[in-house]
Amino acid sequence: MCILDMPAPEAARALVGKILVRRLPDGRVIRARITETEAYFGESDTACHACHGRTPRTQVLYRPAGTIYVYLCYGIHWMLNLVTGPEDDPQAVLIRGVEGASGPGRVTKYLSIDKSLNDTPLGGGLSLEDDGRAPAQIEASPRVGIGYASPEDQARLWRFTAADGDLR
DNA sequence: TACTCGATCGGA
DNA sequence: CCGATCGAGTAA
Repeated sequence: MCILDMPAPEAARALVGKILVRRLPDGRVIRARITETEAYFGESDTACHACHGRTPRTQVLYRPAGTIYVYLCYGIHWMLNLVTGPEDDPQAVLIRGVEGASGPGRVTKYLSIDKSLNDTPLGGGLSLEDDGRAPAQIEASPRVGIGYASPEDQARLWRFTAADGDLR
């Protein structure tokens, strides 16, 4: 799981092109290549949920790399994140898109992910796979939907995007 | 206990 | 452009 041992911005870039493997309780398996991610980088990042420290909700972010963080947004959409970096250092990568589903809310709908995976480790119902292929081009841009963050944090290029099927 | 707002999406 | 929909966080 060394890919998640990196600082979130590096892990977010490295995760684009990797494959999420979802194993449903009924035995079905869904595979989806990641096309878009965002990094949330510790308590000093005013866009990160952990910017106000440990709370019952954010404690998951303080767990070891490879822990799954799922939360409900706008009362409707589940957001899937993978915790990165050292334990007790709250960093995570938001999965914003996979091939076949563009947008964080659509990703979790596509993969049947809800809060039941929150605070569990990768390797069970959800795991990562690397088939050795990588996107030919990855674009970095500002993160979306974080108008509450400081101007400096809003400007960071911590969103990483690849086009569907752009592989070498 | 009241109130506010959100790492979004789909429809008007 | 607006409404959906609900839990975390904050204030009281």
